[in-house]
Amino acid sequence: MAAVDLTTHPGHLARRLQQAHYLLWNTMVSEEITSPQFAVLNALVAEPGLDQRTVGERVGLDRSTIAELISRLGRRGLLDKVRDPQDGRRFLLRLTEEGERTHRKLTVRTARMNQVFLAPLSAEEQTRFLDLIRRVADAAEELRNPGERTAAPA
Amino acid sequence: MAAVDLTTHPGHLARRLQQAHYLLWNTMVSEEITSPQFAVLNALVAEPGLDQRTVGERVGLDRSTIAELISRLGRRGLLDKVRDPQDGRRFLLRLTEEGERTHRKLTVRTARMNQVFLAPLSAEEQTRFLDLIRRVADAAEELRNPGERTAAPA
DNA sequence: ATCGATTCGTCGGTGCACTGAACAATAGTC
DNA sequence: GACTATTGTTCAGTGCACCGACGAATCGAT
Repeated sequence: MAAVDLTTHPGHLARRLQQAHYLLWNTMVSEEITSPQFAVLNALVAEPGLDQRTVGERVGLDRSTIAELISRLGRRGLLDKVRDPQDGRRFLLRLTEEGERTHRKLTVRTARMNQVFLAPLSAEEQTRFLDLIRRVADAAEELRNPGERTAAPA
Repeated sequence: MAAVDLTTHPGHLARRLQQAHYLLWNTMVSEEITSPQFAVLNALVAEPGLDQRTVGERVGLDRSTIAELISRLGRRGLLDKVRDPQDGRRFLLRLTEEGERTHRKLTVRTARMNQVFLAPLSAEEQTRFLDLIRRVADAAEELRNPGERTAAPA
């Protein structure tokens, strides 16, 4: 008695959603490159030469996590890490040729996977779905870091 | 160029959503007990005496993950693990007094947290939101395990 | 120019999550 | 009753994700 119905708990559903996505990614996109790794590659395609901290901010990962992730990508030769001559604290990150090639390849597959993933919803529902997740995630993020911007320095 | 907008990728949003939830849980519910741990406690309140594998099925965790989680809960004295005399392969799991107390306490806090988490959405949107996540997650799960049931043995 | 505060990265520790392999107990078959 | 297959648990390995603490570099004040 007093047990709760977890299917009404957004947190539980969020975890299951992410798991489902993880599995689908593994089969349809890549077994080598994970979704967060792709996010980092993507951030560096958009803005080459970012430092680790900023990349983390762009994709939503903290310093520790991004550090490991970057070192993995570096080990696989997908990006280069150079000390900033202007500011010796940072490392400037830049994709290698292979990093860019990998990003291009995965971009295509990712698009296909997203279609499959969202297939159970109608086109309208898909738009709604993304909008709702975005709003909830953004709002919760706002609770922690009041007045932060993902882009646009204001 | 050729960079993708991650805010249109359900997988990326799912990860951010889960992170946001994780943080909120930590501040509003518990720093000791995590959301997956609560899910396990809840499953055992609903059905005392389950074995590990079945608990994992109920909450959506694989064997390895559930094993570690169970051992953590056991170490903290929240559940007991007894070999099944009928089938020496299984361990039967059952909450301790303290496990039940913890579950009761967290149930209240979890409900409050869910309200805060979903606050940016209207009541209608909240229902819709949960429904959409459920459908996507279930469908993706179905792709991996065709014809499984979360409850009801048919 | 030196002292103090901030900032970037790293390290150690905890926990979730998956895979694949090993192991033990049971169940089914002959 | 022995042999194989299946099932429940564990173990090793990889990766994501957080926190708190630390060292190194920079910036700001005086």
